[in-house]
Parts: sequence; C-alpha cells; structure tokens
Amino acid sequence: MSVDAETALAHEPPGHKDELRLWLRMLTCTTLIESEIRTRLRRDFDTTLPRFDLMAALDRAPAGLSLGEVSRHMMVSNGNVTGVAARLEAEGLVERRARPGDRRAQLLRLTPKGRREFARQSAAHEGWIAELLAGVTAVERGALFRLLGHAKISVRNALPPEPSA
Amino acid sequence: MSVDAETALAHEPPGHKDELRLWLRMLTCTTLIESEIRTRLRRDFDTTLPRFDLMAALDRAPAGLSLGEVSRHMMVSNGNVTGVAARLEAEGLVERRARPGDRRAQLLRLTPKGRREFARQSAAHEGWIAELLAGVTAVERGALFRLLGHAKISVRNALPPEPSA
DNA sequence: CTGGAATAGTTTAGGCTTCAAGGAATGAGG
DNA sequence: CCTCATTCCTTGAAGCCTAAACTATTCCAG
Repeated sequence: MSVDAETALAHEPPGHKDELRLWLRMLTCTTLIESEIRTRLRRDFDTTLPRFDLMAALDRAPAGLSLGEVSRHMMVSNGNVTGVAARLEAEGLVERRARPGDRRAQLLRLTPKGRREFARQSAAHEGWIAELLAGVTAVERGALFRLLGHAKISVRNALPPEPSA
Repeated sequence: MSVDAETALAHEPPGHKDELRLWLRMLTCTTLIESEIRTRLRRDFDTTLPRFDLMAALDRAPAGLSLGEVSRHMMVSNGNVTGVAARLEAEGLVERRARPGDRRAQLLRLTPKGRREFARQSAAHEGWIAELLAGVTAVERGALFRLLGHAKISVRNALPPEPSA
C-alpha cells in the first residue's frame, strides 16, 4: 500500500486541479496516520479507533454523555453509536444509566476499568502521534494548525446549514 | 522502535499535546470534507466514495490495472478491492480481462459506460472540492500543500518499512 | 526438473458506517 | 386531557474494511 492517488495526478493537463491536489494530499496524510493508529490500537490494546474515540469523548465528560451527544461529538450517525457503545458495555468499559427526568435518554459513562484502560491507551496514542509527526518542526506545526483552521472554516461555510445547534 | 507501549510511555515525558491538537484538526477537516463528498456522491450519482476512487484509479490507467495495483493505489486491503470491483462489474462500469501470460492476475478496466459515467462524476467532484475550499486563498493553499508534503514525509519515515515497491 | 517461496485473488469472520423506518417518551397547543 | 411534532434511541439492510486463512499460479534455486 504505497502509491497514492495524489502523485499520480501530478501530470494531469493544467486546469483548476489545484484544490483537488490539495485535497488529495490532505487525504493521503490523514489516511496514512489513521491506518497506522488503527494498526497499533489493535496490536497493543486489541481495540479499534471508534472504540477509542468514544472512550475519549466520555473521558472528557466525567458526568457522562447521552448517545446523541456522543454521536455529534464523533461526527457519526446515531445508529452507529448504539453498536459501538454496546460492544464497549459488553467489555465492561462503559456503563449506561438512565437520565433522571427523561426516560428516553441514557447517560454513557466510563467505568473505573474503562477509565484505567483509556488512560493507558491515550498515553500511547499521544506518543504515536508525536512520533509520526516528529519530522515536522514546531514552527511548521503552528502554521499547519492555523491554515487548517482556515480550511475548516471554509468548509463549514460551504456546508448546508445544520438544524440549529 | 518496537518498544511496547508501556516502556515507550515511561521514556516520554508528556508534552505532545501540540502534535495531538494538530492531528485532531487535520482529522476534523478531512472528515468534514469527506462526509460531504460521500453525501453528494450518493445524492447526485447514487454511488459511493470507494467506487468513485476505484474508477478514478482505472481512469488514469487506460491499459487497465490488476486488482493488486488498484489496492496499492487506494491504500486499502486486497480483499476489499475484490468486493468493490465485483459491484462495479455487476453495474457494467468495469470489466475484468485475463492478463496475458499470467493466469493469476486479472486486468480491471473501465467499460465505455464506466468511462462516461466517471467523466460526469469527476467533473462534479472537482467542483465540489473547489467549492468547499473556496475560502482558502491560493497562497494559503500553496503553503498548506507544501507543509502537508512535509508531514507526509515525516509520517512515511516513521512508518515501518514496506516490503520494497 | 522439482520443491519451496513469493505473488494474485478470493473467502470468511468480525466490526464499522450510513440511511431509512420505527418505537417510546416528551412537550406544546388546543 | 388530546393530539401531534419532536427528540432519543434501536433495528435492519446494504455496503465498506481489515486480518487471516486459503487456492492457484509463477518464479527460482539447486
């Protein structure tokens, strides 16, 4: 898995391919990092990125989050969260509790075991990211962060408006 | 480099929040764009991103590509390509031919219908990307492209070496 | 020539993901 | 009260994705 679509495009006839090439390079970077992280999560912790992400969301919210809140946080569909949460619950890493005063909603929280487990995973994860980005200087990182901020705003502005927020 | 997660952690003082924030922002940008593209591909062409990507790879290789070559281009597993190619073949967009002189390999090629269809899709796709990134100036795009190039190299250097190429 | 390594693809099991349809609970107006 | 829209979540169908095991073929070294 070494060639990427981006380099292949470099010899296309000139045009407005500029944004496209930027997008493909962005995608390549993200895919490279993401699949390496998936591999290591599996190898070292026998877990997956979605599980890790869900636990990360809960770790930042000690009071718990509803499934819907998790879904918005992770930018995935709500039906998706149902399944991932069910598996984490089966492993004893997450627990559900009824939300007082609303019998529709449930609060998801890390169990003590889940909190311990996530602490180990997130420490390793942070190290992995630093390792993968070690070749980018602090100055470059700052510039990238800022420019990606602009890109994020650009995309959000071009997106269809959300049902409030 | 093959240190287990625990040991690696012991040697690495915390302080990599910086890289982590950059990574999360990169991931957010990519996810936003990618899910919008998926939505539009479905809405306007009743297709998916993997199908589109596979056809894009074939479009750049008029002589055809083996399944393995497609797999490397798309940076996905070979088993995956089997399935996506099968669906595209069932829709008459792609055809398989034996590769002369090697009975293991098969060449995948766009059919005329597939080529027409992809031309429509890729024109729209290019417009969508330009639209989403319209808020990023040409100068910023250039800087982003260059910096992401550095990031890509950094990641590749940190990755376990591949079985040649 | 022959045995073993490498290569090309497929299959299988398990998990992720979306969309769409639907059930249950809530809340607001009449 | 009712009723109806809304919210929260689950389910089901279909597709994407990986790792690992497997088949078939090719290549190579002896």
